[in-house]
Amino acid sequence: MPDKQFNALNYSDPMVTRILDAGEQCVQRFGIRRTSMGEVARVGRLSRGSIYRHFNDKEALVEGIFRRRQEMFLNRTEAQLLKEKTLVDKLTESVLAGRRDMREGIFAALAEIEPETMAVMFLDARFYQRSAAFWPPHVRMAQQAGEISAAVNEAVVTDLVLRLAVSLVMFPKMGIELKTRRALRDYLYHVFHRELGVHD
Amino acid sequence: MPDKQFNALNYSDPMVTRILDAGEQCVQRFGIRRTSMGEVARVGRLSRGSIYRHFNDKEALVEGIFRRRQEMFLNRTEAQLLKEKTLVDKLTESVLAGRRDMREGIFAALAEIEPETMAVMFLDARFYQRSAAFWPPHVRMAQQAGEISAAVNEAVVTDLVLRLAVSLVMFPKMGIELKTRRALRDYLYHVFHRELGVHD
DNA sequence: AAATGAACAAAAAGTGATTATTGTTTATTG
DNA sequence: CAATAAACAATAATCACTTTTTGTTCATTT
Repeated sequence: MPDKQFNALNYSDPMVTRILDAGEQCVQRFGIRRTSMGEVARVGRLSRGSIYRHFNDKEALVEGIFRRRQEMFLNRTEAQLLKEKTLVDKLTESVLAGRRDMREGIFAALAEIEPETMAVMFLDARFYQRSAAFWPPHVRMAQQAGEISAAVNEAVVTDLVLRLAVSLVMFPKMGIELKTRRALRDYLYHVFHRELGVHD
Repeated sequence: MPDKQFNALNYSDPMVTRILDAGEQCVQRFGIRRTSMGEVARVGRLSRGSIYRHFNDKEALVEGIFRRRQEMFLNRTEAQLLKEKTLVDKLTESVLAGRRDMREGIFAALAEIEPETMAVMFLDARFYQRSAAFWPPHVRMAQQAGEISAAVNEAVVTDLVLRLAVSLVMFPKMGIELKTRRALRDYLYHVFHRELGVHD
């Protein structure tokens, strides 16, 4: 069997994308539980054996489907963020984009069909850690632009941004209601640009 | 039937606490699914009818069990926080206490037996909103003590504190590893007491 | 080389009859 | 009164059984 390294998805291989396309279509329509490898093969007009050549098992296929979705989300968001000038604006738009993704497509469908599956996935830190590499460049840019203090620890800001993004997508309301773009931006501006505590 | 107002748990009624005690014992041992009202009655040495007098249905009983646990947690934490001087220290200890609660008792047991149930519960914003009333007094204290700027919006700080608490309990590692008390405190100090962004 | 299709045992999911549990009611007890 | 115990239909869980699916192998095809 070909030595597959951990989770390396080769999107340039047309067979891989065909499998992922078919798989995503099935999962979105019927949910993970009700999707069989045979069904995926049938929808993708390929053999069951081919799927198993590229994905060790059903779990790997499902993970591949979500991994690709997430990467597509990050790429799409990355493009959108180029238009935003400040870190606060970038974070605002990311949260709005994240919420949009949760309302439509495969996430919304699964949340309706198999809420437990979605819940377990969203509580898995690995799901978010994949996007940990996304923010540091933007944090650095903000520091170079003088928006974020250059003295502050980049890793800390990155972690904070990631935590806020996740929290704000999952919970539009926690202490206060942060549903509109306006409320969201004001909140984030407050957190990043108002002196919260007294300095040393 | 007695006019039960929404979710008002009367802990001074010994029958209520007996039901909750028995219920919690059962849920911790067997999980929610495998716990029957008859079993709770047997463990608590009372009649099934008595349970239904105090709780509309099984769901209400389960919610009551977790509500009481949460209130006990908040009371216990509140007492502990009186010893802490700063908001950062309070938040640090709250997170550590929260993580402890997740590792032992009914939460740890359920996470093992019925992870989907736990996941769904933890993704319900209502679960956290109950503790929204917990933080404002501490935020105000910190403002009066000069730790947090008096100019800053109290509701925003409360929301931020709540989001950070939830996020840090759920995900000890997101961007960076925040597992030790030391790392946690340094991180929170950074967030609250280092100038993140440039002010207006 | 990679994809296919068929074959296979082991595991998982579906099925339908049986049993247990739920939520409600009612008469009885302390 | 509040708690109890028994009775009840409706719902949900369980069990033994059948069918499907999984993951693997291998000879054949493209």
